[in-house]
Amino acid sequence: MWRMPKLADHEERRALIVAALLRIAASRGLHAASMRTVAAEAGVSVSTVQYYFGTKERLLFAGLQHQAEAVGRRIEAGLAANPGGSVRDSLYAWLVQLIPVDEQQRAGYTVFAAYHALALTDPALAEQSYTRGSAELEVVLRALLADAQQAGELSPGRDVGAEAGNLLALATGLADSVMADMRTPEAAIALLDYQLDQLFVAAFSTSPAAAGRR
Amino acid sequence: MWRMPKLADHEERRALIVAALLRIAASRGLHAASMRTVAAEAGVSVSTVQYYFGTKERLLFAGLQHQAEAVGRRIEAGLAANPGGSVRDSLYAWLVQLIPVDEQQRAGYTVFAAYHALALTDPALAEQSYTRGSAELEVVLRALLADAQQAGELSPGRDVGAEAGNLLALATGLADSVMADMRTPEAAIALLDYQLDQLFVAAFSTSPAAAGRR
DNA sequence: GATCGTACAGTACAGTCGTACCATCAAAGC
DNA sequence: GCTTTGATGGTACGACTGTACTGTACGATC
Repeated sequence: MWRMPKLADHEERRALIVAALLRIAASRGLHAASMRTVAAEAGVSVSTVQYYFGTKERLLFAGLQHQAEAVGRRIEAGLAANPGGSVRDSLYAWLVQLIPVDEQQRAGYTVFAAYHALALTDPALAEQSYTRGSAELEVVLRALLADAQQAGELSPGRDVGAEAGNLLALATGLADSVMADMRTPEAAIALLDYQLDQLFVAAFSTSPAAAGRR
Repeated sequence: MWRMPKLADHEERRALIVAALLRIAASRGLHAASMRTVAAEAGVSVSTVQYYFGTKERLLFAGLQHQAEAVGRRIEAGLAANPGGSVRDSLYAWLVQLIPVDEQQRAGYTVFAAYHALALTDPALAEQSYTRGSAELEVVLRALLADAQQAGELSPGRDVGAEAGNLLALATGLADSVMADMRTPEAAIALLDYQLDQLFVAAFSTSPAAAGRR
């Protein structure tokens, strides 16, 4: 079996179409994303979308995967941007990535909410969804908190497992409130900061960056 | 202008149809709720649905209103069921209502998530949605916490405004995690309880009920 | 008892949906 | 140069969508 003639970059074409799908889902809703509207948005024909994804279900699936990977990359970038800081700063950098601060992140969250709602009644989509991703996040969070506790940075009497779960749930809930225009992203981040203050002892002296944030 | 001949109870007929809509939305998704499927589920003709709601948009709107009122009643009932308890117990009774513990509450949350996702791209729906409702919840929460602080029940150095916002966001996030099957309702409630323990001083002695819960 | 408006059922229509099918054009391999 | 195959456009089909329209029982009013 020899090499297939490579006339088009499949990866690139698929990315082009998925990007069009996500643009439509973010602006007009996932229900407005039909084969025809996605094809038009991507500037290709419906047949091309069919060619690269076969069925609409697989297209939607690819869109969800793309979205999940984007969120994962964002979290990693947030962590990497703050390599030498304290545990508290790492946590802060982490959790802040979950709050939608600009229009792009809002768009991502909109798409995510649509998939989330869909997954609640579609078993096939629920399998994939973000359940596993969020569970992994919590494990990493717990490890970070355990480190901090061993270093004596945490307030006394704290359960790292419970705190990890609550921090993640808090960030999720705050992100929701920002999406619902209940508060500004800045207000949500301030609340996150406040909660971390309660969790860490002597938070005001950990780093100049943390102090400047308040 | 005299009385209209009242052959059918409009309120009852509308409730019948809305209930059918919500059943479909909870089991098969809001996207599966068409004029025809709703009519069939309600056991009436499409014309009847048209007669009582005119357009599908108004039907969906009525469904959202019904859902919002149901949540409001649930919260009120949770508060009323615990009249003589401490502030902490009231808070607990309050927030626990936001966690979906049975299949009915799960169904309600599923419908809510679908509307929530829809509202993010539909300005007309966003107007209504739960933004205002949640904001009201937060105001009541803050008042409760302010009472507790004046009575010296809160841990020192707490900002009641921030705590109110964070408690509501935490409950929302925990509810989400339960819906995503990340944890059981009982685990979510335990986390809520843990957070209240951190917030209130000497939580172990406030009431036998609070102690028994742990 | 004639009339009128309510409360439905049935149906028709224009549009959109996902998908299957066919044609075509260009590039790769012989 | 011919054949093969990847990549794409165009189109057609059956199902479904929301809604408008028509018909028609039945209870209330006169």
